[in-house]
Amino acid sequence: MSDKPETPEQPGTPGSEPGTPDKPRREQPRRRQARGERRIAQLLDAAASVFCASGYTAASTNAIAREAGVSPGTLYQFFPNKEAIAIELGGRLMHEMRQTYGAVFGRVDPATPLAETVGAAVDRFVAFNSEHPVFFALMKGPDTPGRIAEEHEALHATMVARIEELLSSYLTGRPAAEVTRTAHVCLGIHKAGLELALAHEGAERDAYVQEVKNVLIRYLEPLTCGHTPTPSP
Amino acid sequence: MSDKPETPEQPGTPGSEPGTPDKPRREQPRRRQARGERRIAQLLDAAASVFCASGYTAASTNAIAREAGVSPGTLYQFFPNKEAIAIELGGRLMHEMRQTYGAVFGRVDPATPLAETVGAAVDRFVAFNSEHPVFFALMKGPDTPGRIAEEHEALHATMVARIEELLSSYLTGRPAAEVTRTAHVCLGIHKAGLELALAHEGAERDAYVQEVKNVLIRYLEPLTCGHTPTPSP
DNA sequence: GGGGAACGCGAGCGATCTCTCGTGTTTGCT
DNA sequence: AGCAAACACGAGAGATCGCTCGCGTTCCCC
Repeated sequence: MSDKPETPEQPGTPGSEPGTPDKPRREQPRRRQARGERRIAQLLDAAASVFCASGYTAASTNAIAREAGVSPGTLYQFFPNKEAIAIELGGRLMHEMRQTYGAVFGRVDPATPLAETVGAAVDRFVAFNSEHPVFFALMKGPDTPGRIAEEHEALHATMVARIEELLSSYLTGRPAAEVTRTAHVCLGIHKAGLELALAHEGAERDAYVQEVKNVLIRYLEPLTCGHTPTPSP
Repeated sequence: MSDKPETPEQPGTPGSEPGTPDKPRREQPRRRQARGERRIAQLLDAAASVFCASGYTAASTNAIAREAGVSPGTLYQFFPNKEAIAIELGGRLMHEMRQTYGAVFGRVDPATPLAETVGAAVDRFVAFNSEHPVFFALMKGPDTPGRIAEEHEALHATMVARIEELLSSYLTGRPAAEVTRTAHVCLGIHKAGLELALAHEGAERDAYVQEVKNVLIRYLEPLTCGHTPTPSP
């Protein structure tokens, strides 16, 4: 727990390279076949399922391999260790989320009412997490040792930055520290609301989603300096 | 992971009881000495420290014993298993929190402004968790297998009930389901805000606490049916 | 002061988990 | 066809963790 043995990074044998040093192939001397790519996707799916059910730490690599219908040895032909599975999975989720959120966070028309912007963001957030439950499972985990924590931090920082950017359209003339703080609060509300929404189904889930929107709108509206006056109900 | 061996509950030797069967000593044939009580407190302190640093699952009983300065065998003289440590620790925290919160949730004067009630509740919540970081560590954990999850559920339900009770003074005439939902949302905001507040120190922490209060007040105020009209600032 | 119970120790058992290794099979390329 | 590399397997090495056991020490009580 205190210290770890060094992880051997280079699988190549330092003594008899092939006679063609044309490409210094950084870290991927392995050329995957189509079968390999399929296995990787299969293993990632299985990992998502197992992580979702047990969390990262409690999930065993053997269980992931079993879920994928392959042997433990096969799993380690595509991933150097358990952490790499979560890293790769997180990376793919991040990529997909960036696409999903691009339309919301990318550019916000200043004329758009705050309520509409918030509503759209919450809806996308809920939809994405509803479709990829692993994402929340990996985010919520207080376990996640090693580099996963860094990935978590990076994602968190990215989202805060996006929210800040979005808020800056509405919170003009506020000090940067306050905007950052507001963004953190919004993200916290987002996450808490998501947990509540995902814990229910159907109409009840929709009701919670609506509540989260209400919380965010009522929290942010007084901060907007007359940008979009509250429409009388 | 699938099944556990039976846990021997009675350490007594079944064959030569003392000649005084006056009390059927349910489960505590062990009469603790003052030294033992001290050790228990010591071990609980150490467990709190280790749980706080690593979470429940990652914390090893050997590490707890080492932190307490005793041997693993000694630890198991006072706790039947690792789970019991967390249970006992949680129980003591619950007891202390019940005392801390009694003054806030016990009875709310209907004349008290909502802002004041919310502010007091948040302040107490933050103060308690700031003083006992283990509490949050055990609450947040998605690990916590076995009976700890039940304890978690029980605590959660208790807090929701308290908040419901408190809200009922302000949200008159609302359907019960809506009040319950509102209570859940309030607790979620509470927890999310606590996480943010505890992640910072000094003035920044105070600022986050104030933000949480703002979120809750602005969320709840429109729901109060003219009970306490919003004072013009 | 003597006896029994509570306390204390630490090596180690059994279970589990991550990851490796030797071997056999499939695939792509020439 | 033939060869090298990628793929697949599964037993098990190595490490860790929860927990036990036998034995010695300290304390309470009579």
